[in-house]
Amino acid sequence: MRTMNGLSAESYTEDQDAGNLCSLEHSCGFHSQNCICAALRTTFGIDLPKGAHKYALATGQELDPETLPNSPVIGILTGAVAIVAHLSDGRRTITGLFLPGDYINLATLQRQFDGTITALTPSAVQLMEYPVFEKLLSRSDTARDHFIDQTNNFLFRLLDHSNDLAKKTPIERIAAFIFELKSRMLPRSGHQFNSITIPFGRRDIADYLGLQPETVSRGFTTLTNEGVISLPEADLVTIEDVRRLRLIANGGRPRKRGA
Amino acid sequence: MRTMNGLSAESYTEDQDAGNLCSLEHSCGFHSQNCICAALRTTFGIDLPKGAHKYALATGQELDPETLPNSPVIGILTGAVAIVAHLSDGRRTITGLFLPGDYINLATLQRQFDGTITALTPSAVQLMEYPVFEKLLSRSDTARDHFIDQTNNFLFRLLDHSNDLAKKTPIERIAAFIFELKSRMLPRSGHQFNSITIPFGRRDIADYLGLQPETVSRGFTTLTNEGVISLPEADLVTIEDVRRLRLIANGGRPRKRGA
DNA sequence: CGCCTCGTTGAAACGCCTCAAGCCTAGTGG
DNA sequence: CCACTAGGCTTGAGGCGTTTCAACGAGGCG
Repeated sequence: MRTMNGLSAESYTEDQDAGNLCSLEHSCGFHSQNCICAALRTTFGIDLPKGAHKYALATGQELDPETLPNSPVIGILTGAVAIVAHLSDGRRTITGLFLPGDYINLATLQRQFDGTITALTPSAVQLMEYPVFEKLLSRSDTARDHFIDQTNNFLFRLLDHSNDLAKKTPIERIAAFIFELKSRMLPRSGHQFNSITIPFGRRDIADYLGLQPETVSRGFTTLTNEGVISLPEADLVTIEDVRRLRLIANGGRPRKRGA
Repeated sequence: MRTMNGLSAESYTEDQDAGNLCSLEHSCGFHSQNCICAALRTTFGIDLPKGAHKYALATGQELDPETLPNSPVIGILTGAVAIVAHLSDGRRTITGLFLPGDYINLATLQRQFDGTITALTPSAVQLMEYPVFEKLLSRSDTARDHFIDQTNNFLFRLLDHSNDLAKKTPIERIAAFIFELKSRMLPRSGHQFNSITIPFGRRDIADYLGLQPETVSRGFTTLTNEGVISLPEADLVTIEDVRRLRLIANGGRPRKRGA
């Protein structure tokens, strides 16, 4: 079995992601139609070149960027992958949250980036070493456009997230987080249209929203007590009042009533 | 005089930015060698096509993205441009800070983005309507690579910024902000190597760091009292102890001494 | 059954925000 | 030239809220 960095390339099989995937004919796991995977196959044929492999990641498993070969581009196929940063005294932050269809482009980074790539849930990723990826971009216009668009959309999501972190109260952040998940996660079959499954725990939510786990918990109970959401399970959110939740997410719960 | 959105295209002249620019032969204002401007000229010749114009922005002047034509890509030439978001009760956030060499890509945004593009200082921008930009990317490999790299580097800077906003204390954020400016701003002639000019005021710093202006002011005075920096002017920071400032920026000043 | 992790709830404290006032510079008009 | 105003920066004092510390219950697993 081929291994790299303790990852087993063969451990990932297509049918593992049948549960939470879109129904595209190519089961690469990406949302959009013009995904890199499709271009990969049309460009290189069915047999992917060396330097392009799928890997399965267990929850908590890390990809140390320094040990990855040839500055790869990582495409998220299934699950949830985060860039986790640690401060000296133990503070933990999820600086980036990557869901299926997102890319982590480690190529041509002008500076070392601090943080580790960590799977928050069992995940599958597509690694493409930089030479392969560059060849792909130059050969396929659709792949290039798709990649630029996807990167740009992720960038603007980060801007929104900065807005959340900078000036929103904990409850507002949680409300915004619910909407973010709602828009980014594929709806799971068997779920109601206004139900969202949170794929990770309170601690990860807290580290993503810049809060403490206790504060996240309190926020959820507050929203529940007010009838805006309901929590059948700790990781299952049902939006009961979309309008009010939207208002809260957009700043409807300031810190003080103010003058 | 051609005008658009109240902007005057002719009001910008090359010599206006002679003071704070790199010494590249093409005075487009960008940092890197393989900039879009150079590719613009080699691709389209000296006469830029319609849909590619320079504009000068006064401090506080806004570019409403909805009124901009053809989903342009905006290249920052000089100054400092921000994406500013407002919450319903007046809270203001600078979600993105764009300095010379950065791009704001409004093309193919899948969602409306909330916020206005605002000049924090007198600035100059290069607008490229999307058709022009796409033609440029498909014709010039260097322009394409440069744009992807620049976007990706900006994305990772945003990740670092999220780390700042999420879990750092005010003083740590200010320290990190000083380093960010130091690395992103071109050194001004006549300044010492460890002096940084902050191109905007306390309020903008606060809205960028998710703080209140008073807290920013207090942070600067604390760092000054401890001898880590000195502040000859309110907008001129001199780093006196790089090592200690670096420690602080990386989490050396937790909220509590902890167990 | 014991152990560990996770989520929730409670109580207290520290810290940032809020409100307020004073100082300084810059711009304006007399 | 100076009085006057306006806006930005700084400093002070107090309150509210998130953090911190702590305990409890539920679920998973050896």
